[in-house]
Amino acid sequence: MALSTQYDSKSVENKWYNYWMEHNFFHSEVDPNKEPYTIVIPPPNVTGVLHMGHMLNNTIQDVLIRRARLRGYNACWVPGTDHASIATEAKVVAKLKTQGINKNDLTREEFLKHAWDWTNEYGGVILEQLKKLGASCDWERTKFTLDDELYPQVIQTFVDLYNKGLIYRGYRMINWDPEAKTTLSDEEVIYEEKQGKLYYIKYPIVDSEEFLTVATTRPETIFGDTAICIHPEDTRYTHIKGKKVIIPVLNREIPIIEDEYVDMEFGTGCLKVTPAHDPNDKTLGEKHQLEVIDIFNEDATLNSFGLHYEGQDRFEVRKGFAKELQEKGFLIKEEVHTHKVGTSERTKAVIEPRLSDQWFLKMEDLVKPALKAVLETDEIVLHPKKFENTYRHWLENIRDWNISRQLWWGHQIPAYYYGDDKQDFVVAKNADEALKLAQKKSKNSALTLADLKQDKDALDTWFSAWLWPMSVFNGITDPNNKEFQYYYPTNDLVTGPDILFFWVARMIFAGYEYTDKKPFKNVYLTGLVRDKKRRKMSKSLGNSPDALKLIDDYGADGVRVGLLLSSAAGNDLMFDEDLCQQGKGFVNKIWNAFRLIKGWEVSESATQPKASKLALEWYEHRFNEVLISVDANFEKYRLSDSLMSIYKLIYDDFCGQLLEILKPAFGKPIDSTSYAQIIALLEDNLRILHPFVPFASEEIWQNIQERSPEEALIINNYPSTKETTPETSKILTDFNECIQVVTGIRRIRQEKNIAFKDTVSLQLCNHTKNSDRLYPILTKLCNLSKITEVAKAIEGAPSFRESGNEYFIPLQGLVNMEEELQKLKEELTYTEGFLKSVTKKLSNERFVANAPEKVVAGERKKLEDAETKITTLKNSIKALEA
RNA sequence: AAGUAAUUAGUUCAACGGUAGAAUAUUUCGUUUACACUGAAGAGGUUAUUGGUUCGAAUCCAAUAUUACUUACCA
Repeated sequence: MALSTQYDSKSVENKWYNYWMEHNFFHSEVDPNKEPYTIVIPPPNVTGVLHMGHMLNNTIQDVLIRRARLRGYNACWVPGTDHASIATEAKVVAKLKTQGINKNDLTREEFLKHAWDWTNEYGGVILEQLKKLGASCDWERTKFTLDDELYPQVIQTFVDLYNKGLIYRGYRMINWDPEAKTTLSDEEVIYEEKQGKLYYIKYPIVDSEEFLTVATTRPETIFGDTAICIHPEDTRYTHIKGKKVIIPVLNREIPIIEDEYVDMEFGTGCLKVTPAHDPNDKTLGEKHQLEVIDIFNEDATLNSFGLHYEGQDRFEVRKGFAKELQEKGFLIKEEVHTHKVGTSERTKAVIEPRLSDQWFLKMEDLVKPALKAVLETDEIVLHPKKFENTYRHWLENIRDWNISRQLWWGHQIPAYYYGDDKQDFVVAKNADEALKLAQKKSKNSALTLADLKQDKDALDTWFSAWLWPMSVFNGITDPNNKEFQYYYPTNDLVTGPDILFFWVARMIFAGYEYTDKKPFKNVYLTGLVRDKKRRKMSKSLGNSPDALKLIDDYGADGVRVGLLLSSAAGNDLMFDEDLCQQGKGFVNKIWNAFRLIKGWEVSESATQPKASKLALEWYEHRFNEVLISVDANFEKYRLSDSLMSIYKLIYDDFCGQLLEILKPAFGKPIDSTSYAQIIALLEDNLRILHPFVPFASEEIWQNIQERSPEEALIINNYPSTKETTPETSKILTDFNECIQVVTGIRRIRQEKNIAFKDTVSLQLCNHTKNSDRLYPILTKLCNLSKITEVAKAIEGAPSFRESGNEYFIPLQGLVNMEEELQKLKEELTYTEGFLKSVTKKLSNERFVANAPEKVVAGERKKLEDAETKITTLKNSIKALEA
């Protein structure tokens, strides 16, 4: 059957993916005789869909895992999804709303039922999409952060850390998301520059005609004011120290306090203090023992402290109250003011700082081994290293982690309350254990299960994700199990730098806390995928191409190559579909190279041409040379460079040179020796290409000859490098010279407009070496009638020099002499200029004295060459003019 | 506001202090024998700007500009 001139990714990709799955090639089992190579996937949100970031990230992981598999490691890539509590819960709430169901009307159990229904319907779609990309995950190991195996491990971690005294319950100022009605960790708050207003408000001073003016961006919080603060050294306000002011409209008296915290330069130098709604005001309030008045409901509407604004949203109140103040003469002016406003990462709602009882994890001690491992001992290496600084900065300034969320979709906090006092609670793995503890703690043996109330809150999603490399192997609940002992620590973690703190750093804490071991050796931080305008690709901007459509258009292999060609670790990727086009073109090129070889008729009797033998020998060494650099780049996680070397090896060396030399004359067969060798070399190409281009490489591999499943490329082996010797590098330089000469001849042919069908002859002057290697290849590639060696230069004939030899192509009057003369003169001028600059350099005594000998020798050589060239050019000009 | 990095061909990126290179796009000329995704060849650059160190700077130092990220936060 004739093979198509176009590689057809669509028909090929599913076929081989199914084949690999059928034969269980992705699956890994504990095998003490093999070294493990483990990667755990950064679990995508269970309800998510594949976007460009996932594609990049998972392509990199697949390249690493496939290469490890070929190199004989027991490669294990563990896939899974994350329950993403806040994101998923928000989606479920929104969906219920469209059905007219309000979350607040449901019980926890009813709501969770809806959430599970949703998860079962949409969950795992993204994993199916990863299959399209070619991801060779061990799907039998697929995990979900909320499933029965992982849930108890999260709970046990909480209990353990509580018992160690690292988890505590505290009344603190936290980040409140009024839309999701939950707290958020500091990392989940995104500060955005927003334009607001600065309102200047008059506060009348008690027993005085005077008033203070306070500048605020949040007039609606005035209901919670409990003081006005001035700087103790502010001379503008010396005379009113110790007095009180009246809050406008509310007519409540509050004290004027002094604190150095106040910035005299900002606004009027007077700060209104609202301890319930600002972290700094809270600190001030504690210091000066101020009353704390919480004026907001959960959804950031005003509560009864808001008087006639009760029930209105904070932003409406801001407008309405400003208007009222103005009407009553208390508002002096409004200024436009840009400032940063904290918003929820998930819901985008403006964060309301709020005081509440929450669970916290102490970070101070957990952080220490994580700092050491990355910054001192290099037990864990970040690629690229530049992220170490950000990592250090964050860890050194870390605050306690708020781990409770007022959500239902997640791991319910295993704290059980049994009494009315805040301290009447115990922490335990389950209710039965909790009961025993509670009876003991309360000294009341009459307590029953019915008296226990479990904490309603769920844990932060990252509190389960940070255990991921351990929990997927049951390492928390059963640390001695064989799998955990074998696969952990894992090798590589591939993820975006945006979750360096959310996730990567925390996994490192957890790893050391639980196992005294690092969770992984290398962290490969990909760049963000951006569009041509350098904007981050995101759903809201609508600038992210449809991942599956890309695969459809360019093939998974094409997209993989496109993504990897230009994405060094840590560098953002400016995505352009042209890259995928290039990837697709590359795959097609290999396909056609295969088609060419496959189409050759093989003859047992034909003898191997000298040129073929030389070229095959050369390619073997060239391949080895490239493989050495590919391996070195992999060591440094420079995947793009690895791929580019392979790209050029196949495009230029294999297709451009080797196949052109081997190609038999039209209608003639190829000798069987060359054929066997070219097939072997093609197979080696496919082996190193497979991690990047899994589908097409397997397709070609299987088309070369019939293979049993055990012979599939995916589980074949990786070529090993050979040592280079002076002999091998001589072969490489000699061939390189051939190519230079070929290029020289072609250039002259083109410059002189000599049609390809016309043969030319070649004359070599001062010939010293190499005819054995040179002549067969020149004859094959350059359509030469004859090659002659001459002792003396042929004046006037076009020429070039290569490795000490001079090459001439006599043209027998086919050339326009005047144009020729012009060109030669231009070249002479240029070379003389070049000579001048080199001479200048060499006459600089300080250069000759200080520069290394090698460099000076190089310059001398240049000088010499330029002088020779000038002589030759002058002679040629003379000959033409004559 | 501070910290970190980046700034090189139209574009995406390379380049131990020693003549700035690839890939791609573009241009020209080819192709009856794998490759509407083929072959060959040219063109392209004051390496963001200004100083400094050095015999010599894209590279090291300082400042400036722009961009991105991270952290912090001003009422």
